[in-house]
Amino acid sequence: MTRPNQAQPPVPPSSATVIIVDDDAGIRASLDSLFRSVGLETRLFGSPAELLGSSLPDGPGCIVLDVRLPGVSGLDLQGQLVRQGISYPIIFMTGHGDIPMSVRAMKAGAVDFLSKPFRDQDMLDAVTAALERDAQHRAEAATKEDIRAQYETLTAREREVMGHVTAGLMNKQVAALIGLSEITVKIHRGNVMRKMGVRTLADLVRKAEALGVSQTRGTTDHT
Amino acid sequence: MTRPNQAQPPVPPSSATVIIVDDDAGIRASLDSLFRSVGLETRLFGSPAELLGSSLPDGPGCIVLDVRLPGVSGLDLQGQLVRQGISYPIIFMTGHGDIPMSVRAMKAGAVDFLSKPFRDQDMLDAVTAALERDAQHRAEAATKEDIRAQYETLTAREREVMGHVTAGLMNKQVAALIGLSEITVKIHRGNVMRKMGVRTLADLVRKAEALGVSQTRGTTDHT
DNA sequence: AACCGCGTCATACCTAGGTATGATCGCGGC
DNA sequence: GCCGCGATCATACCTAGGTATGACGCGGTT
Repeated sequence: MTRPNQAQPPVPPSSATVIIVDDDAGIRASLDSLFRSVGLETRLFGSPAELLGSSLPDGPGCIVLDVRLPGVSGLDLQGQLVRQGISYPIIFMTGHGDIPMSVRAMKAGAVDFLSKPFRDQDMLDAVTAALERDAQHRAEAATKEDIRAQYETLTAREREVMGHVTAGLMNKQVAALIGLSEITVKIHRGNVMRKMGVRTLADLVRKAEALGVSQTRGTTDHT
Repeated sequence: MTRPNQAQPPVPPSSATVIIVDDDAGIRASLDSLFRSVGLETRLFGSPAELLGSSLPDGPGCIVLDVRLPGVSGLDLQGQLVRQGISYPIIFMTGHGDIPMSVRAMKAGAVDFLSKPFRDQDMLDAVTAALERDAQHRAEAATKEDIRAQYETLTAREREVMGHVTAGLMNKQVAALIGLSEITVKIHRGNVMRKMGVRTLADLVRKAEALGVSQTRGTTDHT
């Protein structure tokens, strides 16, 4: 089970890491210098393979990536990282890009797409936007992970009951539905409330929504 | 009050409208022909001003727009349409575009950005994607509008009670909080349930979430 | 003036929810 | 074989929710 992480203080932007992937050592060096000058950590890689083979930091950060790279294209790397569960926001750079390439990257969720040469300030603005997006994403993921960790402490029966209860069924309906006595459903329900860390049905419903749980039949509207 | 629209049958894609804005009559004609050949309605405009001055259909559709246009730039038009509450997905075309222009358009939410000349199939694919996005958006908006229409039938007191109830407060707590007797709160609560078209608290909580209502204090976690 | 909608509250009655105590059963692990 | 846990259920007791009936006051409309 994961430790609850909702108590973590917001990480100051200065501790974020920018992952730089470019086959040109000169570019790597100048980006490294640029980012360090504003207090950001950096990790340098000459190829996608290096990046994939290394253990990445799990703190806040983003990736600055050349589209045209030895071995894998930057756009392909984007897909591979997603498959590996790495979801840093990506900023693309290119020396010889075209419009379809930039559009494809943006459709795939890139934060920005800069043509070389670019102004330092444009790159810094893009990184700032990327780190903001990452922070947002991390906050949401942390909240959701806490809820999921609680959900995983539930037994199968408790989850079943939780689904029906958050769908709006009464205890007796749940009991009839899964062939139990009402008192047993009440016990499971009480366990669910305790394990999910909520005291009211309203809060339980919200957590269930966040999890995508709850057998939502159309119980609404009785005009 | 708005009519509930959740009972409307799903509109077949053939009845969608493509709004074409281009200053070149030849382009307009060929796009018109292309879209009509696949069963789409079209509306043709030679300039942004024409588009803004005309009454647009309110059915499903999307906009195909040249970036470089007399008067207003296509990118500016995008912003103006949003301000007018028109939110059709936009596909940009350009004869002399560059990467920053395409990136800016995509960041602003464009569905695609095609360089002229483009293949018919690419345009049709883009329009298909745009219409799908529009359909999704319309479905969500319709659902939310129904809920909002119900919410607007509530009196001020009823909304107040609804906020506290969906936050998880007990009737007696709500009563103490706003200086009423518990029985009065129960009556308001009953009215809320009836007017919001729900029979269970779970459903009410979900509708409140959709509305962004509910005074969510942290009632959770009592480890 | 009469009426209506809204808000307020009381009494009464019933249903639903919640918890504690205690008990039985089955399963997997030590 | 014993233990613990989960699941099951009963009894008992209390609180919370929901609705019906009836009543009163207030402000705006007809």
